[in-house]
Amino acid sequence: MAVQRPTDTELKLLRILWERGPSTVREIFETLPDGDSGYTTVLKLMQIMFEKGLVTRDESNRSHIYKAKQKAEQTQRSLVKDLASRAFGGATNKLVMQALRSKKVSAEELAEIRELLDELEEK
Amino acid sequence: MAVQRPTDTELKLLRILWERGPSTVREIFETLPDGDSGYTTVLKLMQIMFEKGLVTRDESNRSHIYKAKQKAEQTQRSLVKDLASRAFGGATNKLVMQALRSKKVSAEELAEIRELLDELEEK
DNA sequence: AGGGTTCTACGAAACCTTTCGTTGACAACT
DNA sequence: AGTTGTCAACGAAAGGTTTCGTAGAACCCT
Repeated sequence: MAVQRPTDTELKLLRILWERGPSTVREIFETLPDGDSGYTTVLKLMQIMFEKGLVTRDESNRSHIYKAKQKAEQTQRSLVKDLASRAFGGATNKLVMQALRSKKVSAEELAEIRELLDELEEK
Repeated sequence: MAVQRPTDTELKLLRILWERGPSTVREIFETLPDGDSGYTTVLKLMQIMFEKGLVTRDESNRSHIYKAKQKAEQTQRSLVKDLASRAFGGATNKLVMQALRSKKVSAEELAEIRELLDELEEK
């Protein structure tokens, strides 16, 4: 079973794992905004994500400790690739340009992007 | 009822509308790769998209003519914005950088992006 | 040991998406 | 006029996601 696209809710939980590092269900639950999801809902979601292979877990303690299987960058890159193919017919540059137009990007950020462009151009 | 994110299948059909312009269900159906979806499935999807407000339709002929409500660029921009917020916490520049790293972009495309950066910087 | 707390696991409900079979209306053809 | 083909509409089924109640095991505190 290959790696797949996380659902919106799954992504929400993955982001917590990326930020916090390995965490128990309780910790994840408490990181969520109030009223977002009940405790057992979060638990169930983590179990499903475990079954799907989106996360691993350490069961040596009673409170299992969940860990994202992929680093943020890997998943983010897959998601971007996926959107590029679904919405832009694979034209990544089009996606980049829409992204740049979609929101104000600061001068520093623009500079950072330029640097990356330089780097890419060298190859 | 505000505009919302199209599902994967809906996006597939929207892309056909963007490319072909206003089309009947039959035309859309025939544009799809063989065996992708049956005719009635496409019809139902178009009806649902109409109810959701993703498309409009002209009912003056027996074969209704469907039209995308938003232009490709508008929807694409929403989708990019949405992904930026869901996967990158709103950091559009991070998204741009992952996109650039996710796939080889040609020299010409890089140049085009540079132009856009110049343009954005002026403001 | 007993009582309250916290954990996992399970299963069912509610909801959404995608699928397509069937029906009845309209059209086109003969 | 009758037959054949095409259309929209409807509804139900199948599959996936998200929700949470409930139950039972493990833990903690006195």
